Amino acid sequence: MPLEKQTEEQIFLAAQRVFQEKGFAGARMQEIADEADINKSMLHYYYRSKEKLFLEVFQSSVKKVFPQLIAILSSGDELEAKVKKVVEFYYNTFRKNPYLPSFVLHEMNQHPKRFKEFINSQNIRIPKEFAEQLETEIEKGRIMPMKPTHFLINIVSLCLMPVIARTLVQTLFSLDDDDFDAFLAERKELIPKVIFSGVQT
Amino acid sequence: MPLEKQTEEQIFLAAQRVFQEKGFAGARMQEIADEADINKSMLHYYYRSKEKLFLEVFQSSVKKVFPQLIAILSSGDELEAKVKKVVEFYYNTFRKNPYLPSFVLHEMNQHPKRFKEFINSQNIRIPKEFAEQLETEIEKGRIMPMKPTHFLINIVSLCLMPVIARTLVQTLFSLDDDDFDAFLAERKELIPKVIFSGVQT
DNA sequence: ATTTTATTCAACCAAATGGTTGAACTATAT
DNA sequence: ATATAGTTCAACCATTTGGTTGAATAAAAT
Repeated sequence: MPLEKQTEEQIFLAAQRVFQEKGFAGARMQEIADEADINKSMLHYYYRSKEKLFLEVFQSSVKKVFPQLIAILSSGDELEAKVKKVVEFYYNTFRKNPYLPSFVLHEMNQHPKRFKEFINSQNIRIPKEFAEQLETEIEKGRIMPMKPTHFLINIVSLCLMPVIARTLVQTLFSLDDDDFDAFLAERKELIPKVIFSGVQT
Repeated sequence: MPLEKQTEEQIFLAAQRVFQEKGFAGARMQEIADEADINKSMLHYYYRSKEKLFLEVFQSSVKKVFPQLIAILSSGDELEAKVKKVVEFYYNTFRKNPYLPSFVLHEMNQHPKRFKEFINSQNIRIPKEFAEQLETEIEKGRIMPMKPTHFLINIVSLCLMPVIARTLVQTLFSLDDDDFDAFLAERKELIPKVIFSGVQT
């Protein structure tokens, strides 16, 4: 087993934990080194600077979320199946990485241009079949008329917000960690129903 | 006109801008001083430390959002009117303070305990009449059955998420600033409809 | 008018922080 | 075995950053 890869990955995982929790500005190279259980200068040996290490973590975080979302939207599934898969995917991903969405959103807002360039470089785009599929469902009366942008943002909002605002939700509703897990699980069932609750007549 | 108040407020407003945009860790006392157009030591003269200045800004930001939300939920209005008022309130507030929600969520997650204590000290609680009101609407079949917690989180999610994820929305959907404003305005009409779109039969 | 208090700021300080260096050590190739 | 390349780390460095000081100035109180 190659030792160097082990160390490099150890560093990367530690950096991921620290950056995702504290953000770029709040993270300390020393803390990452401690978390990785190595000397601080190793960070610079494998990743030349804080900036570079951060970028790898950030871009990997973005790649964990968007390509999968696009893949689901691009598949041949029915719209309802897609929505269910998106909800399921977010639920699974963020139960394991609770800081991920908050982290990406925060850092994205710190450097919008950099983010835009990265997204474009990765060819991340909403598939246009998705819009057509939605149009069909609207005609069938299963969804109230709205632009695809709104439809997508609605789904993502309902999934992400509780995770991002976890502290708030737990505070306002007096939920301990188990309660919160249950709360998220309930939403997994609820969100598709809200999205497909039919039109108002 | 008292000069001291002017300077103090100047500092506070500058701190608000810088902290809301960069967060506590990313904010620099020098930048706040520059933004307030005063010497750096004035910051410490009026607010003893970065921490103290930050706390004032953070707590004031929280107070800008929650009491008003609670007030709307506690009023004697119909449920639908309440929802419309919440949507309207968020729309107006965050059009003027686009970094506010992101800021509060980020810092809240950095210090959950501190946040909980503050919320409790402010007696911020979801009024219980709200739950009863929702129960009535569910019985009338205007809303699908769900716990009040989910109902509230749904509304807040649909309102806040686009603001928090502004960069993402603009990137994915190629919206310039005017397009984005229009997008938010559309949501002001859309969100109450989505919330009250009736039950699936 | 004079003392006292509040306000402002340039210069300074100590600690934290990202980053470097050079020597020691290990593994691999020849 | 020896040379080469890769890996590790303690000690060090330069800069940034939050914070202090003391003197100057303005305002208020006596």
